[in-house]
Amino acid sequence: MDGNASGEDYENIDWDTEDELEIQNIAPSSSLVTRNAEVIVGNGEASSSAGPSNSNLLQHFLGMGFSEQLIVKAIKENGETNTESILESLLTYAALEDSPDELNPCHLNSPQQQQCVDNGQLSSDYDESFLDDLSESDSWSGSEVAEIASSLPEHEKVLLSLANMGYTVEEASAAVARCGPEASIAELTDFIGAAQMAKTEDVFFEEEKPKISLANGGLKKRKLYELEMWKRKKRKGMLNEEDDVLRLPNPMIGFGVPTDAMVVTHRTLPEAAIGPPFFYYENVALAPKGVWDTISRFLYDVQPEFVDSKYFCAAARKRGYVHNLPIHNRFPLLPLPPRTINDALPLTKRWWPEWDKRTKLNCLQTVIGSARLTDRIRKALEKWGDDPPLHVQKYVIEECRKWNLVWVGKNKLAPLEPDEFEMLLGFPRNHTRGGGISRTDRYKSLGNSFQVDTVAYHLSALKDVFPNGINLLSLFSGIGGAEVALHRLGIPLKNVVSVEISEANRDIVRSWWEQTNQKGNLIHLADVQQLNGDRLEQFMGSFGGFDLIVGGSPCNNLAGSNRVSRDGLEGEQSSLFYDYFRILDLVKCIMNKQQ
DNA sequence: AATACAATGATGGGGTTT
DNA sequence: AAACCCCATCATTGTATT
Repeated sequence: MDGNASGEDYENIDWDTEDELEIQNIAPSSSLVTRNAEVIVGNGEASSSAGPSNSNLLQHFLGMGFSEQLIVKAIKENGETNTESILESLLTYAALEDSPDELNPCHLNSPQQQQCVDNGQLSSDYDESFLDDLSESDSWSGSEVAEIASSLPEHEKVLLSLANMGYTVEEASAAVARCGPEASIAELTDFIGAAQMAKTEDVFFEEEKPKISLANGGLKKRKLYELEMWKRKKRKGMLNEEDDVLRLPNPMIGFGVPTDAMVVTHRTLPEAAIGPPFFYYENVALAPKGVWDTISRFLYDVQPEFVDSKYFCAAARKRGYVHNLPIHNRFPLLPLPPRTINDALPLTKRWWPEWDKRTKLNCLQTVIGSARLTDRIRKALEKWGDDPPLHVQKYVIEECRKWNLVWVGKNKLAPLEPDEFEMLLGFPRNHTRGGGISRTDRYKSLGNSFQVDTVAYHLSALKDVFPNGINLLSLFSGIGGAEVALHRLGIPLKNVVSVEISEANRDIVRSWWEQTNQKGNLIHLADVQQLNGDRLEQFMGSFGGFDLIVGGSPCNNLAGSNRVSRDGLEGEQSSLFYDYFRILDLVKCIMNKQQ
């Protein structure tokens, strides 16, 4: 396995854990069904013969825009009592069965944007809020939520509830205005549903606003998030120990890493997930609870592959990858990059004190440690000789880990340089240098990027499949981690449609494209939200479909370092995930049609 | 020299898992 | 309890433009 001599690499590896089983061959999307297996059997008969006794329930889901047929099916499967499971099933049906040919290029987290063949409407991920709303007002009387909710005026509570169900504040406000302030949630959703079905939104709502913009409501996002947290807790308590939430594997090696025997060589993908096209989605592994469940549910119930790039290079990078790629015949890029700090940054060895036991760097982020910090540390160390006392050592090590500092002189620590970022992440030297990009922007772009060796290892399975090269749709391309990975794998890039909002990043990729003498075509677009079915069909018509769709959507609102707006998947930037899904689903449909 | 804007520097918490 | 984290904001400094 690990050919490297330094034994410290194994420190965190728990070889005989059983966790690794969790991410693998578990039958996909079984949780919804198996969890309520007994309910299905028990209630199925009664429901099918007599229909739902609770017509209120039916009405309610109708009001949300789901078709009667689907609702009955969902109630059959889940029983009448478990409204949450019903909604979950409805969402799943909608996500899997919709023909989204004519989905608008806007966010799917708002039911307004859903156009389904059967009039079904997707709601957002906020299934738990629905339960609260059905069980009416006393759900607000919990002592915990009281502090949060009590600070809100009554009408804002209602707006918040609706927002949590995926409606925009505009929709919610319009509904309240029409139905009156005393209207129940059910009435309001009925109104909105009717408005949507009539497709006369514009009469009621000025213009489609894809995001749940709480600015208008005067609510702080912070409160929304706290409320979410509380509800999740509450749900856990109510349904006692739901263990269908994804858990992170340990060790985080996915289906295997080059230095390790492949733990799994085969998996069964859900039917709906199978290509063409192949797809590859990436985001941070340590997202708020429930985020990966949602991502997985949207991406055809494919279980994420969680991998830490510390098994590929000298820096940690814990990421989840949802993809439908083959997982046999993987191979790494050569030469294998250095996998310890020592090997990656040999000049630091001379100054590395024996009491700093680190062999791997932590995750390379978008910002670096300050000069003042390293100055403080130097002064603290200079007071002592070669052997500082334990409490000083502890302080220094703590700051080193927090800021990824390395030793560059006696008592002298420093953050990594941008070119060291490039090297550790597997990019060619000076990939992000020059051409008008600032130093801080380099850090930002690199910190947001793929680790090339890791991604290349996963994509390597495609080399045999596409010996003549591929057509690539690259969303949220950034500095082109996927493109670089494919190029280094020797997979020719025929046509690349690359969507990236940052001009600086587009410049970097274009410059790389020219410097590496690419033979194919590079088409750059700026905004995923502008990429609609017409554009896609145009591209796909000209070169015959995409072979691979890669993308890592923004993690701003998921990342742990964000202390201000860690709002989850519905956050301002991170909700662009739904555009990844939208575009992927569009491409799938178009390709099916063309066959 | 005054101004506008871009780049940099410093600071600050908490959710989650082990 | 400890460790970790593709960060946002604002004050300050640097640079270009008038």
